Amino acid sequence: MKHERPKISDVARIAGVSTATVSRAISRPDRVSVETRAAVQAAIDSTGYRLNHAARNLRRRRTGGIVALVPNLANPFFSQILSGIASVLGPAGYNLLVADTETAGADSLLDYAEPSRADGLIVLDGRLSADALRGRVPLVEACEWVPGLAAPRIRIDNLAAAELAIGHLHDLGHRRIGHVTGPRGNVLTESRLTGTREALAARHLALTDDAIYSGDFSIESGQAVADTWLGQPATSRPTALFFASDAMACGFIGEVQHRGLSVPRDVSVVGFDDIELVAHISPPLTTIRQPRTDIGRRAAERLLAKIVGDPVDEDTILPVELVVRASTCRVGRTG
Amino acid sequence: MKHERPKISDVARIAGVSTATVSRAISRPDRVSVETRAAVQAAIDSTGYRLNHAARNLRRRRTGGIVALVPNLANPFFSQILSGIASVLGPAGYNLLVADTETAGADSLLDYAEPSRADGLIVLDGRLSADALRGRVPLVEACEWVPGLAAPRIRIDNLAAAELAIGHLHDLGHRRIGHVTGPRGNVLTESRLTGTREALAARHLALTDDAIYSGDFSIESGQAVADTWLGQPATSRPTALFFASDAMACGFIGEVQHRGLSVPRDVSVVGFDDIELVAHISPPLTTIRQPRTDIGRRAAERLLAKIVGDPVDEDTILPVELVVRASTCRVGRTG
DNA sequence: ACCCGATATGTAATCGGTTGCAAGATGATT
DNA sequence: AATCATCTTGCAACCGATTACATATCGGGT
Repeated sequence: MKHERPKISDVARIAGVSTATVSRAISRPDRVSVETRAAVQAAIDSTGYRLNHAARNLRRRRTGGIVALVPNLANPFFSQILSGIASVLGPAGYNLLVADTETAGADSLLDYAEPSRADGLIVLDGRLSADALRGRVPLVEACEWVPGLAAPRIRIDNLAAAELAIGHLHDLGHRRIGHVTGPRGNVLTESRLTGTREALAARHLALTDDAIYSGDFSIESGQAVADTWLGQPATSRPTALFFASDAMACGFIGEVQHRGLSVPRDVSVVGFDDIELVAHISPPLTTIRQPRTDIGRRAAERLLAKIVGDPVDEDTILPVELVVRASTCRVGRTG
Repeated sequence: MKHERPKISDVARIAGVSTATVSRAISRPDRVSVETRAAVQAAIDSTGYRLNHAARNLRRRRTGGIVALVPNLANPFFSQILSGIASVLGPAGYNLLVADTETAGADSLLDYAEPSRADGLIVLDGRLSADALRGRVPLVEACEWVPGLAAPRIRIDNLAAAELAIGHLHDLGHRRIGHVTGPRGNVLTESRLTGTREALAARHLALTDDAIYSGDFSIESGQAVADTWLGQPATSRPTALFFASDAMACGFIGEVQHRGLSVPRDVSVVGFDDIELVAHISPPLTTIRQPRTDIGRRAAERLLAKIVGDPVDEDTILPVELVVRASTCRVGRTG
């Protein structure tokens, strides 16, 4: 019993044909007669042949892999996006490679944007450098985007999201409304902040500096915001807060509850993302739902289309939805 | 200006050396004189040369990729494990390929366990078939494991975890203690159930059928368990529940709170995993902490060691920790 | 002056498929 | 019967690196 991996020439010899024919029988069965095809298949079965992808990729000048650049793999927000991506890539015959832009060095990121490593790139991190990405493999951006980089984008309407959130709070009678931002410099942070400001302005309200709390999307930063907010005079601090992420909203709620206040009685809270868990905490969180799986799926589809050269839309804005639960109520309601 | 990708022979020509020397200058600089090295580097810089991984991989008979087989990518539990894996693989020069065993078909899974696709495999799904995996690429199992498959395993002590949880509840005076399981057939489900049973038996308590609730790790299943539990007579149903996942515990808590009961006053709850959010819900969840990032990291390290042929421990059991928060209290305490 | 080991480099085979080109076979058309 | 399109198949070049082996150079030891 031999332990060498059979190669295509072994199959060819046993089937009594040339390697070219075996190759064709495998990748374009229709170009080969039925008898030959059967003979080749029999030879493949009897030898247990499996083709070598490195060899195929070398010759075909492709890799069969798509890289997703994720800002932080540990963040559950991205796992669902990846899930969407994987659900499209797998059936299409592509591998999904994930790289955490946090742990990977800047130069190794460039390595990923290599035609010999990946056939395409899905960028989920807006902090990357446009110059580094330009002119390399086909790429699409999802969720976040890199300013100045011309590439198809799949994203949500962050301005409309802010409008929904602020509109909801305003409808409930809130007039002192604050906003908790993501990390400085993040494109989502900026657009959500701008959206909030505009939505308030449209209602003749201003977003004053002391009603802007800076966070970084993390639970802990939401907790810290609670501290700041609690330190402000109850008569002038916001009666409602719009958070740029659910995680921060959870951290905030947990902390104010811990300090003996109640949500929404003492403060109304609107989150962002609608991650799975927040429908089940108390109070269930009012939030902006993002179609995460769909974002991933579409990004993958767009990229595949681009790779084969199909014309693709440059910018897709997916709709968001306000999910009203119990973390918001009319201002000043007692009980 | 040419748009052809420069290849190693272009670099060689410009540097005035052979391709063999260029190759050496790149992968084993110490085997080449400093002058030559500098000349090659200059040629690389001037041409913008980047090596072709497919070619290298073909020749070296390796792929530079490690596949992680994840039961469900959308589950945030795994994102942190992946993060740990990525943090080791990246610096070691390996790509992380992730495949969702849910979306990928069974045969495409075998494709991943191919030496021409990946140099190694990290199996996070215990439902896979041992036969399919045996005798293929080097692999390690993490979290879950495939019964009958001989491979290094990185896992936690599920029995000890159950002992901790039950011990804690028993110490608080609970005598009617229930267990909420994961999906049938899952190895974690079985070992946590067994651990619970044994821990109770050690305290002269039995785990009766009506105190075993079957879930599937999901939030919704926890919610459904709440329904079942609420339907049982308050005088005989468990006063404390040990859940096989935090997600289920959250679903349960959310639902019983929604129905007007209070945790822990009406029922004490212990979760499993210590996912990030549960420290910030109310009540903060008492749970079993798993070192997720560490599990991922170790699995990756173990695999890399195995690939280079170092001897590796076959089975590593990482310690778990009981994190006591506010979802548990003395039995019968009012207020 | 000669030999030896260490170091540096080149030659050419090799990894394992894919595919352009050409040739042979087959059947239809005129 | 000659012509031509179509279908199958084989030949052999090619994808772009790596590396075993051979060769050349240099300094030192005797």
